[in-house]
Amino acid sequence: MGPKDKISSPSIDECVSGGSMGGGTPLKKGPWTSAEDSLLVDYVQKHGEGNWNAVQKYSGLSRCGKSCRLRWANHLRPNLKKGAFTPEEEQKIIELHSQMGNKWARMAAHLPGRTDNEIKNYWNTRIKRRLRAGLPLYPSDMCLHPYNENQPGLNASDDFNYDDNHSNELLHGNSFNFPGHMFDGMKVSQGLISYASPLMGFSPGNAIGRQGFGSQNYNFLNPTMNCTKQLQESETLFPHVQDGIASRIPQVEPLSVSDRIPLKVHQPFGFPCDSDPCNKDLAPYGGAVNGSHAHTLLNGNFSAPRPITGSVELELPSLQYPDTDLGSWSASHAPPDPIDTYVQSPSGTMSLQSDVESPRKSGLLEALIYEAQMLGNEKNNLSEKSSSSSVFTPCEAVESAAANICEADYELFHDPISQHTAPISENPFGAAASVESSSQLAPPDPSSWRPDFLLDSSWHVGNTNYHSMFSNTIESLLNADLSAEQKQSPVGPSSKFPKVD
DNA sequence: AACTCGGACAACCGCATTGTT
DNA sequence: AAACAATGCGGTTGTCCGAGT
Repeated sequence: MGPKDKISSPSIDECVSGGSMGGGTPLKKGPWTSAEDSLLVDYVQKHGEGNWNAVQKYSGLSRCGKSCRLRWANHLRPNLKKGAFTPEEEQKIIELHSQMGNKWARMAAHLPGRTDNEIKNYWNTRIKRRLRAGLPLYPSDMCLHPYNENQPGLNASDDFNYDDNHSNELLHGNSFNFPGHMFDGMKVSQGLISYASPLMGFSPGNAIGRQGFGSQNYNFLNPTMNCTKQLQESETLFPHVQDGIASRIPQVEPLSVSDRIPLKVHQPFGFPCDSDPCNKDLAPYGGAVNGSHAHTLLNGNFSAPRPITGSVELELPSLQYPDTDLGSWSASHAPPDPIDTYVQSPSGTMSLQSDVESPRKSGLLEALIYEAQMLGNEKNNLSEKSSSSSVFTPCEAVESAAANICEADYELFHDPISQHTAPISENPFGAAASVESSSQLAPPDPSSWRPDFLLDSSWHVGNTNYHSMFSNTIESLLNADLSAEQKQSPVGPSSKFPKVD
């Protein structure tokens, strides 16, 4: 570990400002040695935890207080569990993350002996693994944590706050529950954008998440986040869109709350319709943006739906969950395999790369664009060869795209590693089967169905670059899906899927 | 055997929050 | 109230190691 064994530069090390450089002793960085550990343990035994900046003074350690605290908290303090997470712990992490998002410290509080860093590392690794495999993150039977649409004081830091205040609010009415499997059919399509549920409004702002894949942590949206704030953020990223993005896009008639809450309707996509508590928050912005994917795409964090056991149920904030609650919930809802039995979930709603401010940050957006360009080229070639693609209706296009997604899902379901165990009825390619239930809702204007209605010319709003970018991307993807499907299946999307026994 | 890749892990960094003076 | 320090937190990076090729 030579390279990291270095002496920190006092000028850049924040620890310096913590006062540990008073004596002029350069602070060591990099891995800790056992000798240093001993010194730190001795210090804590003598002086207790805290006052970390005094460690250097009293123990002779050439480490900044911050580093000491971290070392102690993550490695030296007693009662730390070492070793791999148990399946139970993994399950709990998943559950907690579905409720809290990337609140590692809070999650750690629910996992005695585990550190936030451990959990974070585990999660990030898992995210990477699952995304690489195109798998969703959460079990299908998690649905959104209750959300209080009337929470007045949410602010930017209230990503998902379990403050007492909010706890109270959560306990009192206006808490929504979301139907399970509401994200069924959504697909983390190899890093491509997700397709909006046909019944869901899909605003440009939604499509432009805050972090998305830009972060290594794949910070998905937390649906409980104040949607106004989310919208504001997205609008911040798109200043030209500030004059009401929601009003500029085709609107889906908002369902009444009573209509929406218990609804679980599979879309032609296989997306169950969900209620979206964010809608009301978006009202000031010119209209409702329906659909879970609105909030899924809005900001960086992400939470999964939680199981619904009734049309509406009130739930405690996670910190008020007794472990037994979680455990029972887990036992009754979670698939046996904490990791590998996930079916489609909100994670499938891949937020479109959102690093508008620094599009180069992750490179994923570029990759997406590049792929889109390639697909576009391919599309052009294909369109020259086959004129039939031009007769596709928008709905067909969507359906086809969905079918393509589902096809990928089918592959995932047959992934010998993932070993999905979800019932077929929950699988994402219940698209055809879901037509029946989808008929319960009058289909909105097909133009609203189209995920690519982002291409609507009304959404220029001055930002032609991004409009063009997204338009090309989405269009290319959709058309590529069409083309691919046409090549593969002359008889229709659904026929592509082998029967699942 | 050499190489690549991905997972696991440790540690750092920067910012936010909280406490103290 | 303001400034500063201490602490906490989340994101990111770097390294090691084992598996696969």
